[in-house]
Amino acid sequence: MGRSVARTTVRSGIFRMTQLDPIDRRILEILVADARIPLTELARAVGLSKTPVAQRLKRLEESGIITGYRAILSPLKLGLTHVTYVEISMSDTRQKALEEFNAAVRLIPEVEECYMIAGGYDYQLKIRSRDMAHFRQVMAERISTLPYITSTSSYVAMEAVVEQNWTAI
Amino acid sequence: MGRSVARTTVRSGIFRMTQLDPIDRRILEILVADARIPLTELARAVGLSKTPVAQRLKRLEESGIITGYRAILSPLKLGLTHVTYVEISMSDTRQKALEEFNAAVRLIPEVEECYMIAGGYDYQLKIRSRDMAHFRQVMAERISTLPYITSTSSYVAMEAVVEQNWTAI
DNA sequence: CCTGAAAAATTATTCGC
DNA sequence: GCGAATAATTTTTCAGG
Repeated sequence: MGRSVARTTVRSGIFRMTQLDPIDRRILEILVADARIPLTELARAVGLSKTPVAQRLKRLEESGIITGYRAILSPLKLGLTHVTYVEISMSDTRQKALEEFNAAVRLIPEVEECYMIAGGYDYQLKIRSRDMAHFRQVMAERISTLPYITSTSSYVAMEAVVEQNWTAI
Repeated sequence: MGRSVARTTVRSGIFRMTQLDPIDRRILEILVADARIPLTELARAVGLSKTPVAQRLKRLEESGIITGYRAILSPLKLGLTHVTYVEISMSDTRQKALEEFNAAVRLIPEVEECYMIAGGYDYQLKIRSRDMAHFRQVMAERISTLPYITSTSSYVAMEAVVEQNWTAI
């Protein structure tokens, strides 16, 4: 079969910051760029035979370094290019309130990212939507009704300069 | 073969916001959760035979909706859990300056995300690093030397509540 | 811990309906 | 779009260094 999707270019230089075995690191770099590469090709690319590469791969998966394999989609083609960051301040930052908030946030499909932040506000959400109208709807119906919110500030993204995607929680 | 990686759970409700054919949407949902599912299984999951599913898949790939397939890694296991958002203000926001800045940002592996923002500041960067020391090094050596910067503010993430990953530029 | 080749299993493609 | 037959690819195993 000739795979009809080009290998995604991934800026994987970050892996150099890691204390992995160099061959494991190379395996990860290749797999992050092309999750469907056959073992045969992968082995050739790292300069070993299939047996040790299969072992290494299995170890990387079972140790949880590789958490899965995903298709990567084009937001442009899906009509989901509108990105907004929402900063949220909380009225209650005790553990129970935060956990309640976290659980509620995780139910909103438009939330692509949510971090608790140290500093001026409490949470930062990245919202992906079709357009401004869709974003406003998400804000009105899902975000502003989250528990313990006191205020929000929204910042609309005008251009995506870098969007990297190889991490999982 | 028993694949030893569990299918990643992906909150793919966002695809409902899309005007795709329901079967194509289902195919995407499955592939975003498990890029390595065999055609046979995929066909069974969507309730069609292999032939039409192979055609649909090819169409989704060739139309650019699916841009690639990636392994997803654990930042925790890699020791890359330190996330910081950096807001940047620019001294020059003319097109040429912005393009120069964009090109320079794309060379920094620790930059996981970079958007041009409408509002109080000009860019927001998401930096992934090993720890605070590593982050400070990135700031000192890579970020603060970017062209046309006037000021930066950094916000450290204390907890990852949602990290979604299915998009590509 | 790695090699190389044989064997086994799985997966994709084709084609008539 | 279906299903079976065919073809191709891929993974696993194993003897040997």
